[in-house]
Amino acid sequence: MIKTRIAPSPTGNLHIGTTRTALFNYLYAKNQQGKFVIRIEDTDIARSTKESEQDIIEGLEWLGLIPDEGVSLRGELGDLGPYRQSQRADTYRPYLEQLLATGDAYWCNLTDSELEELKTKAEQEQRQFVLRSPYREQKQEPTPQSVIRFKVPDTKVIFEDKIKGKIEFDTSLLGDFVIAKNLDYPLYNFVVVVDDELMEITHIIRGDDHIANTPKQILINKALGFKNKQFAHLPLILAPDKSKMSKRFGATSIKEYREQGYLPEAMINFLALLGWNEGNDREYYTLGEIIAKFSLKRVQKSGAIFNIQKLDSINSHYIKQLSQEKQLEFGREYLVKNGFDINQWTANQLNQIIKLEIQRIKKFSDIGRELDFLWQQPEYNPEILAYKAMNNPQIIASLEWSQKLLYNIKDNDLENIEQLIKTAIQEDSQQMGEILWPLRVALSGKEKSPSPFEIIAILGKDESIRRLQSAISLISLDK
RNA sequence: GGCCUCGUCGUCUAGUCCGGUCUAGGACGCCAGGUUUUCAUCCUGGUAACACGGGUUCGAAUCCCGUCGAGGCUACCA
Repeated sequence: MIKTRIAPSPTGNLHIGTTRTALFNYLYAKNQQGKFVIRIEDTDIARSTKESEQDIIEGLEWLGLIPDEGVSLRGELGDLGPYRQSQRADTYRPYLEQLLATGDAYWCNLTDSELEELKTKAEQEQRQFVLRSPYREQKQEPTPQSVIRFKVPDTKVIFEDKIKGKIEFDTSLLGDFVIAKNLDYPLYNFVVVVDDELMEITHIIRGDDHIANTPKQILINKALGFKNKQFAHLPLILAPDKSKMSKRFGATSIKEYREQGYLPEAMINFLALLGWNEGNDREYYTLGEIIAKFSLKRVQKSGAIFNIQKLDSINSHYIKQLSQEKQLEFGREYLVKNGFDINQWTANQLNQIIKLEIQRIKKFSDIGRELDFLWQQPEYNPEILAYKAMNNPQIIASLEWSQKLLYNIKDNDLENIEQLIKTAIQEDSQQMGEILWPLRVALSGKEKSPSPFEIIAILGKDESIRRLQSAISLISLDK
């Protein structure tokens, strides 16, 4: 049974990079009919917070990345827990003692200044500094300052990365590293190995930035007599300047994207295609479809720049795919978030407004941005009322024509307003542009706006006529 | 500095393993045109890349060597 895991440390909101790693772990596990585990790596008590943990699991589940085991919104799942490292302190100690007993690890009493001395000496002798502590061969009583170091053997660590291929390290370049501050305070590289074994993780899929940790973990894993693990290192997601994604880039947390009205299906689709593809030109996939097609062999080796325009494009695609009920639900939610008082509109008007916006927004937080004219009588330069070379008398005639037409329609004709107006234009041998442009501008006060039909349907007959009247007065004054 | 990884349009990528079908394909962006009263949507077209230098070969984006470039790691963080 294949088992993968995502092991975030709760020191901030769910990051886009962590999310992508989680996604690929999830995809691989599900594709292989295996299990996906969420483990919280909160050994660094000073920096870990409960809020971050909550944000991380909420974000992951929002995207549909629901764990088979580990920390979830419904509590802990699975019987190999606890799945928070802070609650596993007792678990690690025996393994630490084991390594101490076999001599694969040792208490090191080197002080900071002694360590510095060794480094300086190496520098003076112009050789690469690799720590081989003088305490590595002695068994001794720990002092309060001593730490537990791993005794790195002289060997070559070779592993077959499922994405990058064969990777080789010479451990003579690797210093004896600290695996625990003391028996009760083990550190990352050590706890990861123990947890992965105990939780029966078979495949470790993580970011590129962990490649350098891999030989350390393989060494510990071997010293402990654990089963071999498979590794796969994902390329990093980069900011537009090819650096690591940071706050400088803009939104790096999933929460921010969620709040801006990006859809989970769009995020999943986008993130999956950032570094993976099926081998053809297909662009749109549901989570289930990606699972079915996923393979680590088709994961890219090089880093990918996070391109927000592509995300926007995918998101607008999914917004249009949404059921009408969902569109209305999100539309209402975000209109309120954007500060609009939606109670001033009837349900029907609201639906019209949202329908109108669905075609133009990239994300729901864009909704209503250009719709200020619906809420108030627009102020505008009357010159823009002219379609092409129309003069003022022509404009007034056009507006009056429209006004007269509106007077004569019934309220329940509003739904067919486009048809009604277009037919009237034809029957009366009017020009489309000469009627529609002034009409639209009179209603919206803008050179660019939705169609007059849509605006009339929202504003209603009376308000539309009123705005036409005010446009006529404006032109008359203009003379 | 050392170690590791990577290098196809501006960006995400197909093609690289098994050299010819690649005058390098798709998508996003951008530009132009069409539909439309305008904007948006939609449709059509265009723009633009094999990092560089050697070698192997009849033939190289694809194989080999080197150079250059980019990123990661180099903690008693994870």
